[in-house]
Amino acid sequence: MSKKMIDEATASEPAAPGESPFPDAASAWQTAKSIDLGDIVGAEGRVGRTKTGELTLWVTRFRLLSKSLRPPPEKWHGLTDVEQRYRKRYVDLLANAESRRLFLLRARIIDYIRSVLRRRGFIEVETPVLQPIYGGAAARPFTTHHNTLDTQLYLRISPELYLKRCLVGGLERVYEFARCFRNEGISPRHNPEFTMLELYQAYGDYHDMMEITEEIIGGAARDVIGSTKIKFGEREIDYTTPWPRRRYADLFLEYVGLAIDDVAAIRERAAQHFARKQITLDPAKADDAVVIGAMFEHYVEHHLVNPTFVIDYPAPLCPLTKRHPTDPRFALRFEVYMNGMEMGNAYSELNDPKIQHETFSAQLRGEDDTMAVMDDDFVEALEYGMPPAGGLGIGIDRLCMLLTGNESIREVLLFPLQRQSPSEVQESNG
RNA sequence: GAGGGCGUAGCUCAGUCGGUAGAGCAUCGGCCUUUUAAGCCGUUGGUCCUGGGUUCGAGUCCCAGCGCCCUCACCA
Repeated sequence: MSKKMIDEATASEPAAPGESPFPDAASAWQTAKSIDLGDIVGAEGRVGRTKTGELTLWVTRFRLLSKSLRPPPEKWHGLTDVEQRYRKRYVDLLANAESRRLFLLRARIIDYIRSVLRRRGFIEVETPVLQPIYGGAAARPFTTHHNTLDTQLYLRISPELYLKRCLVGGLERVYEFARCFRNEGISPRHNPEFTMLELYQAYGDYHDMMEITEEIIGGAARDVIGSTKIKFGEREIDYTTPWPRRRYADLFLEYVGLAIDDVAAIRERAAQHFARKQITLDPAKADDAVVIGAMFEHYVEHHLVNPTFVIDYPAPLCPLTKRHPTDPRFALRFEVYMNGMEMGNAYSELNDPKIQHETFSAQLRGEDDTMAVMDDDFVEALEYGMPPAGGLGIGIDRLCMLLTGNESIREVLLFPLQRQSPSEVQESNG
């Protein structure tokens, strides 16, 4: 009955058996027998050993603190049904020590990141989740409505444009663990709501962001998980820093086999390959950069298993990024990939209001969603003068997946979104 | 959204060729009196995901729906 307490009790000096709070043995056992598995009890007594040598608690005072009305899952197998583990996470946590350990690790990873940023002089801020204009990423938003203001609002797809407003205001090193919402498909790597760390450093650039990325992720592997080599599925990923910096165009040439400026050949190749796959993009109707981006995603990304910085993206794909000073076809942006998955995204931030106004106005053909939704107030903010800055975003859920070896994002979310079960539908309609 | 797999007791799972719904653990009742999931004996427990169909007869076969998982697409 009190196994849990005994497990967690700190062993002290052994006590002699035989001390009892109960008038007689019969009433003691009667009380003990009324306790069910799952009840929470408080007990005091001496830690000791039984005659067979097992650690035990010789109880002198005993009280029922909470009654369990439902039987817990079987002790040996625990709760293994995936759907039940997600829907009834409290039962999963109760029954499976591994599940509790995982969320403890997640908390430690986040603590670790905060400690890195605190050491570097960043302050944590909170910016709006409800936004009148959504931006900072290319995704479909959730739409909602405020009754009193009678206005349409969006759940943020990114905190970027607000964090940069903080830079304008002189908060020179800011970060936010931003819950973001994207009205897109659900997959083992995508949940409609997810947590993104975004940070901005005035007078920094994307090279500084690479250093911070290495410190955050490489350091979390080393200090929280305890190793810079971590298994993920069949693979082992090596987080030892520094990580390679590879130019986008070079990787494109290496894995697609075509020079990035050979647009005619790329379009021909894209037409062949996308026709056979179930890809919605029609290369004939898309801008060059969109076709190149799609080819990169399908032919390069999955090769990037160990942490790799992909640097210098085609400029049209980067409406919020500074152009390369010597070659304006490219932007000072990197994405960091691990296990073929995008884990982070960073720029030397565009701070020229005129260029920002232009990139907001330019609509790329072939993209379902655009990063470039005109935000006049943001442009006005830039007109006050935003310091040159490096900005970085890291997908916290995905980072937790990789560091803890979980292949589904739902495993690292306490309460992943599930469709309403039939009983829930009945209740909410009734 | 498309394709594939799965759904049986509170939990973990069997269920043959279509022929009375099963086990272990949990519950409950005894016995025992200190266990590293599980002491012994006994007992209870079912919308076989839902709804149709085929059949003398469906957990099993067929159709539709719901939910979960995987792959693909949008996306990070």
